[in-house]
Amino acid sequence: MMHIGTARAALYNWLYARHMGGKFLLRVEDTDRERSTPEAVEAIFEGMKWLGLEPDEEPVFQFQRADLHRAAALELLERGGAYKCFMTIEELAEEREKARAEGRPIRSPWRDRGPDVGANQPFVVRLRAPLEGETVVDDLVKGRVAFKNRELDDLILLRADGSPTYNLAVVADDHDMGITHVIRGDDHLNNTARQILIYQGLGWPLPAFGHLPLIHGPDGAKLSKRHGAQGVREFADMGYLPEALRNYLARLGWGHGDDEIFSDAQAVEWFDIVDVVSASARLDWPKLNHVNHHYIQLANDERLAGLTFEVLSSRSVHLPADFAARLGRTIPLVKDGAKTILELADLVMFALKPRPIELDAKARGLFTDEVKARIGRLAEALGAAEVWKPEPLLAGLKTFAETEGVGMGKFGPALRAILAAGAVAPDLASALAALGREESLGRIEDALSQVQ
RNA sequence: GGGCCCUUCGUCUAUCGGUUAGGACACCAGAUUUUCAAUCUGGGAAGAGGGGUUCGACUCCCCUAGGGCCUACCA
Repeated sequence: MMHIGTARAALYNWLYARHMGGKFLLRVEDTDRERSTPEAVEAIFEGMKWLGLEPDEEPVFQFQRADLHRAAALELLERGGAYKCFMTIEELAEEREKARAEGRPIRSPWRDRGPDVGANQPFVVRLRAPLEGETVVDDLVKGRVAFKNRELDDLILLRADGSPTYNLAVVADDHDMGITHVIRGDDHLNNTARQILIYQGLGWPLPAFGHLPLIHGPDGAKLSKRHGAQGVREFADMGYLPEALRNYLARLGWGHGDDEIFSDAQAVEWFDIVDVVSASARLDWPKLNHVNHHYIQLANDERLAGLTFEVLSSRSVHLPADFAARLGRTIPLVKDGAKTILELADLVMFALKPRPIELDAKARGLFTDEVKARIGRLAEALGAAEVWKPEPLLAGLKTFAETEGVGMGKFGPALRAILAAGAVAPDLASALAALGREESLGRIEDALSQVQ
């Protein structure tokens, strides 16, 4: 799954790279062989592709570079910036408990012993963090953040089996890949101080860092499943458009004056990492809906038809043979009421109902003798309509009401029940236009035959 | 426990020492009306608390409170 916070971090990286005329690179940090399954990796690629954030170069897989990471650790060992720690798992657990009780980072007793002590036992390679002074992260988002070195622990670089850990791998890869800007979630801010120590120990130049605040759920708590969605895939399934999510995400934690709706080009032009808000933001569904509504209005109708078709298929809705034509006629007339593609699918249902349509008890109740007669006369009037389009149809309905000497309330509800066929329908003129002359008159016929 | 980050309307944000603290979403009211939306008009709504610095603080500093992150041989 690609978390929405990850998606926003990717978006900001993408925007910044474009803004600066640089490159947007993707690296899959798959050093945890248990968690990094092919499916998980594929989900990342899919999420990025759907969001429209494809990297400028082939993705790099961290695990494949393990030898290089190991070499970096050995180099650091040689330079004295790291040491072999022979603590057993049990000893470590004990030390961890003690350290926590004393409110200090873990200190390995092997830190200051000779390099070959215990040479025949398994060992990990630990960073030798300095005990004095401080390490400063000049963060593009948070500003200057200082850590006392004595608060930084000797993190493990190489596990007992010789495999590199994340913190080592990230530094080595960022260096090798020529990464100039590391823009990531602020859950890494603490790691960064320790990573800087690795850069320094190896004599490598530091990239610029920018730590983005996390995205929380509407209640302020960490975003989780109970908030509705946390992965980009889920947003897609909920009927959000990628361009809408890009706009919303860009705006969540960053702003450019009063601009709310903007194009990718504008975002690229305006975006600067130093303008990113340093506080965490809450996901707000109503606002996302609003932005999505906007982009649905802008979207090409054929594309909307395709997306709507996917939703209808996933719902196993039985579709008439001419569904494509029906969707094509209906979508432009109802999309102004849709905040998501899921809603669009709901709004389009009335036009897909097969004939003969069936009136339920409530609908039948609308048909008094008077209304029956009036609907009959309406069918005649409609049959004579010259142009079957929303505006003239609306005019025709009004003229009919005048001719009858009544308000539209005297036949509107009944006509609505007929055209909607048990689903939700738009305004009557649009509903008639979407259904077409033949279908509309046919449904009226179906209805009248049921209430005789 | 320790380290670090954060704190302007309900939410996202603007402000970068001097504003009637602006906008958007949401909300409320009205208009429209054949349902529900959409749309249009109007309205209410904010600087966590306490100290400083300053002629003047939302803005700078300190403390408190409240959130969050890290504290793995996870990433």
